[in-house]
Amino acid sequence: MISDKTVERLSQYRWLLEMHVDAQTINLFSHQLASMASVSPAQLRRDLMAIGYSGSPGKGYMVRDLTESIGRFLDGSKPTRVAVVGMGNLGRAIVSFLSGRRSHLKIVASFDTDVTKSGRVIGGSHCYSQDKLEEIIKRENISVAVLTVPSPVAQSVAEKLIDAGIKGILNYAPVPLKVPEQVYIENRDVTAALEKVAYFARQTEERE
Amino acid sequence: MISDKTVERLSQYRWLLEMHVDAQTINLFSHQLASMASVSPAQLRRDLMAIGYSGSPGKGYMVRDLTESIGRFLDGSKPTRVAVVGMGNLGRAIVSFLSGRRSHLKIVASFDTDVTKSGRVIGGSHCYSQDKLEEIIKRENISVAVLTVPSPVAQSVAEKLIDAGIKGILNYAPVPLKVPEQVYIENRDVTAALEKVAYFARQTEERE
DNA sequence: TTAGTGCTGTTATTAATTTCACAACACCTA
DNA sequence: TAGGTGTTGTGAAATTAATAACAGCACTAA
Repeated sequence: MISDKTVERLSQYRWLLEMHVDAQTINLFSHQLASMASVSPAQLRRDLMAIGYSGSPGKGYMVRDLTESIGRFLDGSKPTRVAVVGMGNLGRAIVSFLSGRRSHLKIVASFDTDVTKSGRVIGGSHCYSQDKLEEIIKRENISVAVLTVPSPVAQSVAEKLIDAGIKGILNYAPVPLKVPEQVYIENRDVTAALEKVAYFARQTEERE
Repeated sequence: MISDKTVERLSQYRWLLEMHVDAQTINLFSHQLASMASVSPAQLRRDLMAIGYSGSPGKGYMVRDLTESIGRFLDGSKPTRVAVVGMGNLGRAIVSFLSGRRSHLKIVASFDTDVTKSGRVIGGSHCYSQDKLEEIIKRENISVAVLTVPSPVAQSVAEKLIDAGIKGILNYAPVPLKVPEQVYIENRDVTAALEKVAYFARQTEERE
C-alpha cells in the first residue's frame, strides 16, 4: 500500500518534471529532481520504487518516461469527474485554477445556493442550484467534490454528497467532517494553516 | 519541541472548543473532544500535555480555560501581522475568510500588480501596488505572508518577501519555494491536494 | 579487456509519531 | 470512613516515515 505522503510528493515531482519536458531535458538524476522538490535523494528513489519505476545507473531517469509513469499511477485509466460545491471567491478561484490544466481532473459541474449564480456557466462548467446536487452527481457520474461552503452547512452538504455516491472530498471548511470511512477526506482549513505558519514564524523570531 | 502536527491539531481543538464556549458547555472529557476532532483520546491528551495543560480526572477539561490556554500557546502575546500577496479570487477569498474572525491574525495589507486593484481597500485592508512590497512590510512590521500569485513569479516574490523580513509564508502556488531555513514555509498546492483526493477516491472505488 | 566512476535499487538503521496500558487520583455513595 | 467508578497523565510498546549505507550495474577510458 502506498502512503498519503508519497502520493503528494509524486504529484509534486510530476509538476517539476513537466517543466523539464517543456525545456527539452532528456534525463535527470535523483539528486537533481530531489533538490528541486526539496526532499532527499533517497526519499525520491524510494517514492519511485513505490510505483515500480526504474531508472538506470549512469543515466538517471528519463524525464518524459517518468512523467508518464507517474501519470499512469496517479490518474488511472479515465478522467476523474469533479464537482465544486460553493461558488464563493474560493470556489471560483479553484475552478479557474483547474479548468484547462490537468485534463485528467475534469470539473464537470459546480453548485451554489445563490440563484443568481446557478444557471450560468462559471469557468467553463455549468453551475447548478444546490437542490440538484444528488441528481447531477449521479447523472454526471462525479466521484470527487471540492467543498467550499460556509462551515455551518458543511457537514450536511457532505452527507448529501456521500449519499449521492461521492468517494472523495477536498474540504476547505474548518469543520472536521464526520463521514463513513470508505470516503476519503482531505481537510484544508485556511485559518488552521495560517495559525500554524504564524506559530512557527514567531518561534524563529524569538530564537534570534 | 512541539511538532508540526500537534500545532495543527491544537488549532482544530480550539475551533471546536469555541463552539462549546458559545453553547455554554462547562467541561468535556478527552474522549468527547477527541471524537469531535476525529483523533484518539490518547492523542488528544498527549497534545495537551505538550502545551502543559492539565485537566482533572472525573471532571475532564474546563472548556473556557482550555480554550484560553491553547490561545496563549498558539497566539503569543501580540497579534501576528499578515499580508496577502496576489489579489486574485484566491487572495480575496482568504482576506474575506479571515477579516473579522481570529483577531490575533491581523491582515494589515494586501498587494497586487494590477493597478485597478491597488489603492483600493479590499476586505478591510489596504491594497498596495506590488512595488511597495518591501516598504510596507517593513513599515507595518509584517511577519507572515500568504502567497497567492501565479506560479512563474512565486519564487521571486518570495525572495522579496524574505528580504523584507518575512518569517513565515503560506504558499498556494504549486512551486516548492527555495528559501533559507529560518523562514517557515507551508505549501498548500490546490492541484496536488485534489490529485491526492482523486487517487484515494479511485482506490476505494476499485476496492468494491 | 580491465579498472574506475557514479549512479540506482533496496536493505538496514534511525527518528518521529501514535497507540497502548495502567498507576494515581478525584469524586460519588453509603 | 471505605469501596467503587471513571478519568487523567505518562512511560513503554508499536507503528510509521525518513535517512543512511552499500551492493551491483552501466558506462567510460585506457
